[in-house]
Amino acid sequence: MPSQTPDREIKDRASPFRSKEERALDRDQKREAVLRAAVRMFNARGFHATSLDDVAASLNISKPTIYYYLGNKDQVLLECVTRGLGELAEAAERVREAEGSGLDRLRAFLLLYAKVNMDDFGRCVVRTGDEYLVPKNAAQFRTLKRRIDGVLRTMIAEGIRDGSISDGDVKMIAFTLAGALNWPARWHDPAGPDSPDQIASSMVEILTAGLAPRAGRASD
Amino acid sequence: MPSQTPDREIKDRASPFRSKEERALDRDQKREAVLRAAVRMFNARGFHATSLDDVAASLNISKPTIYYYLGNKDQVLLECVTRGLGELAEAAERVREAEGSGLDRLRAFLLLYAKVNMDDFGRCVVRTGDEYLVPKNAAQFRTLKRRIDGVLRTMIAEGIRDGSISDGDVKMIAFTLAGALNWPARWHDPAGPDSPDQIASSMVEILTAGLAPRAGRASD
DNA sequence: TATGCAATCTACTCATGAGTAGGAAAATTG
DNA sequence: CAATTTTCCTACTCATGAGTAGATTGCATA
Repeated sequence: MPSQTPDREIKDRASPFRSKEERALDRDQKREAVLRAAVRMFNARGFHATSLDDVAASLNISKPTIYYYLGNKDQVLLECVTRGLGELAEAAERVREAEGSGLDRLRAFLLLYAKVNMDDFGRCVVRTGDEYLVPKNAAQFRTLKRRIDGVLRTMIAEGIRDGSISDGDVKMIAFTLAGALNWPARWHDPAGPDSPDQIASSMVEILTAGLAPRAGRASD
Repeated sequence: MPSQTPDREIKDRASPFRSKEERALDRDQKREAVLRAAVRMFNARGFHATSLDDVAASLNISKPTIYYYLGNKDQVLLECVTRGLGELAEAAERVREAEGSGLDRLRAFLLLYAKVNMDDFGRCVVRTGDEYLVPKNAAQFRTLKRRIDGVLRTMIAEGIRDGSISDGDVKMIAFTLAGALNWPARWHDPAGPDSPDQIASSMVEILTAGLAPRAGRASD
C-alpha cells in the first residue's frame, strides 16, 4: 500500500517531479542567471551598447524570457546596481560591529568596499551614471549611493575625533578614497594576475600611509 | 583717385567682406564650437544617449553640418578624448622642465592632472571606455592613455629613487593616484562651490600625507 | 559673367533594438 | 481528463538615430 503521507526525509534527487519549493528555487536560479549574464555584458560593453537580444542569446533563450524574469531594461539595470549597493551596505553593517580605532574600522571598510567594486554588481555600480536610468530609478540609485557615502564620511569623522586619522576636510577625504577604490572597476581584469584581495590591501595601504615617507620607517 | 594698393594697416572691422585668413579663422571657430557642444553633451548624458541631432539642435544647425566639420560620431568622440589626452601630455611636458624632488614634481603633475580631469575634454577621457570606440580608434585611445600612465609611473619611480616617495608597488601607486584624481570627472559640478583648483590641491594633499597622522604634526 | 568652391539645408534610407501580442507546450491542480 | 498556470517562443511594431543624397545659396576667382 503506497504511503499517502510521503516521508519528507526521503528525497529522490533524480525524480522528475519537483516540489513547489524546488520549483521556486529553480525559478530563482534562472532569474539569477539572467541577471548575472546581463550585468556581465553591461560591464563588458556598456549599458547602451548591450542589447537584451544579446543577453538572451548568451543564455540560449529569447528576449521575452528576460522580460518574463526581470522586466524591462531599466529594471534590469536598477536591480544590478541595487545589488551592488546592497553588498556595500552589507559591508558597512559588518564593520559597524567591528572594534578598533576609527582608522582600523575605516580600513576594514575600505578593504571590503574595494573588493565589492571588483565583483560583477559592484563594478556595475561604479560604471553606471545616473543618466543611464529613468528619473524615478535614478533618484533611488542616488539615495542608496548617498547612504554609502554617508557611512564612509561618518567613519572618517569618527577616526578624526579619536585621533587615529589626521584632521582634514571629511567630504574631500571621502571622495578621494572612494575615487581611488572605485577605479579598479574600470581596469581590473578578473582573469589577470592580481587578485582583488591583493589589489584592495595594496591600495588601502597606500592611502593610509600617503606618498611621502614617514619618519618612523627610514627607508635606508 | 582710389588707391590700387590698399593699406594693410587699415582694417575695417565692420566690413562684411572677410579675407581668406579671416574666413579660415571663422571656420576653425565653428569647428571648435561644434566639438565643444558635442563633448559637453557626451559628458552630461553619456555618449550613446547623445544623438548628433541633439548636438546640432543645441547650436541651431542641422546634423549634416556636424558631419561637414567633424566627420562621423566615432571621429567626434575620438577627437574629444584625443584633446583631453593632449592636455594631459602637455601637463607632463610642462612638469618635465620643472625642478625639485621627485615628490615635488609628481605633486605638480598631479595638480595639473586633476584639473584637466575637471574640464570638458578631460572629463570625456575619464568617462569614455574603450568599448565606446570602434576597434581602430580604441587602439589609438589606449596607446595615448598608456603614454600618460607611463609618465606617471616614471615620476613615481624617480621619487622612490631619490627617497622623496616611500617605496612601494609603482603600478599600484599609479592606479591609486589616477583613480582618486579621475573621480571628480564623475561628480564635480562646475557650477558648484568648490573650484577645480581647490579640489585638486585638497586631494593631492590627502594623497601625499595619507590618512594616518604623521609624527611631525601633532594634532593636539 | 561663368565657374567653382564653401557651407548648409531638407528629406530621405536603413539598421538596430526596445518592447509587445499572442500562442504553444509542459506541468499542476481540481 | 479538463482547466489553469507556468514558462517560453515566434513574429511582429514602432521609435530612434546614424549616416547620405542631392539641392541650394552665395561668395570668390578666372
